[in-house]
Amino acid sequence: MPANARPKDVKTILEQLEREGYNGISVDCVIFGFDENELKVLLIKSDLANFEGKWSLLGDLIDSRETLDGAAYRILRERTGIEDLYLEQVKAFGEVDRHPAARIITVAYCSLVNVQHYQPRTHDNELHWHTLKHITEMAFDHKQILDACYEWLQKRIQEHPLGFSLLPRKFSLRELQNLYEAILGVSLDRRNFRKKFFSMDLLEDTGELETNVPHRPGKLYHFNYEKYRMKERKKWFGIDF
Amino acid sequence: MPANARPKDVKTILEQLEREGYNGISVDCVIFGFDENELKVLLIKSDLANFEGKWSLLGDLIDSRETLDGAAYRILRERTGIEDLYLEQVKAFGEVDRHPAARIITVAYCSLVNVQHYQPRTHDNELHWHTLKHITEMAFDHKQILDACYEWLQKRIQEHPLGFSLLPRKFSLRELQNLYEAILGVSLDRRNFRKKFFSMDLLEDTGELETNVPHRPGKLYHFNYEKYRMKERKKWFGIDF
DNA sequence: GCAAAAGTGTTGGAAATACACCCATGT
DNA sequence: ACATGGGTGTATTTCCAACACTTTTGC
Repeated sequence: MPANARPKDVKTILEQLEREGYNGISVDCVIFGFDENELKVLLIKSDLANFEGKWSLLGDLIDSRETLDGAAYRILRERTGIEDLYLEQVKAFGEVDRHPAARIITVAYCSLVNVQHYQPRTHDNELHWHTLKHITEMAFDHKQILDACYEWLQKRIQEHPLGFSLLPRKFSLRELQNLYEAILGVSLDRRNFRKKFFSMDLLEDTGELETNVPHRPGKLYHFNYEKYRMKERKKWFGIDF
Repeated sequence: MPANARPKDVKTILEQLEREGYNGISVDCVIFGFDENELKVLLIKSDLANFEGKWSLLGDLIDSRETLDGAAYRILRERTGIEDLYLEQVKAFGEVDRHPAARIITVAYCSLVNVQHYQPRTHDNELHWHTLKHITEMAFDHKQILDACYEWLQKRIQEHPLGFSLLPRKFSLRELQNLYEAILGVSLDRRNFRKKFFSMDLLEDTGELETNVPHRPGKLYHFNYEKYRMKERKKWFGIDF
């Protein structure tokens, strides 16, 4: 066993931080929305000279007195005013040169919002909903972070009921299916899709119908989170790779 | 939109780091092993006065010139000498008071090693393989980190072929099943288990047999990672929660 | 020859897939 | 009346779960 195996004591830690320099830590939020049957991401124009004109995720350095989750919520609140949303940590990114200002490690969070709840002014060219599949280049390593969060979302949405955060509280099954098709990039059989969701027994018929559609209006449902929590039995067991 | 919505420029970032203090960043490794049909974790005795006698994960502050992944590999190398292992990032932990010395955020990594490759001396009371289910209390928030990594492992092992890293290169199906049973905490039907693995067509018969067993010896297999990579077709699509 | 684990197939039920027609509404 | 998407059922296939006996080896 090498010599330096034991954990460091407080003094050693502080000395090392003093000597070798601290690292900066930031949180970056990938904010997904769903509109016009497309998956969108909320991006902000970068100020940094290195990335002039490029778009970046919403992020900020964390304060020493807030938790990581706390910082993520703060960023969303400060920049969009949105309070009620789904938010989850995805991954930390720590390439040495990922930020031009300093060595800054970032923790990526994924959040899902209903675009109705936050619409930047149309003339606001700093903060904007971008169609995911049109995004090619971004500031920093943000494209890489975005890709990781998108993959995370694709997987996650098949195993947990996140998708509803992207829809209005009342939605038609068509809207729900469009959402899944947009996120997964596949097309699904309508009858089997309905069967699947109805068999879960988590959608509640609101008794209302779509309005202003040029065809037979669909029923509107809402997702019963309460019932879901009750049911959240582990679904052991299935090795499959 | 609030006033401070735009991303900060380099100068502002450096000023903020200067003014509010940097944060420390560490990496902690949860090193799982498998021995005597039990899942084990490699822990080290904590030096810190606050946690005297408690056990902790293997971790260290990261250096400003290494990546997160790099730091994780370094820690494993420095403390155990193990080079060849499975390692993956699990989650960042950022409670404000999680470390008594300073505000230190940590990124947890999960790694899987074959215990044959690293056996601390029996009289070494600083570094030790602990049976997972006997661990109750730990230093820092390490119990919480360990729990998160264990849950991650349970899920991950059902979807990806990690388990083999915990076994000798050549193993019997019984060993493999014991491993899954230990990690998942369930007991499995032997015939279905075999069928499952053989149908994946990723195990190769080495032609060898177990030795020194007081019963009919089983065949030894090894896992063909190469074949797995080839096959790694996406298995779309299954909404299920 | 006995103890102990290896090895092996079949069957029934559940879930996933594929697929086509009638219905309600707006224009 | 017609265009558009809403709503529904069935047959087929695939996957999973349950289950018992014979074989090989060490002692």
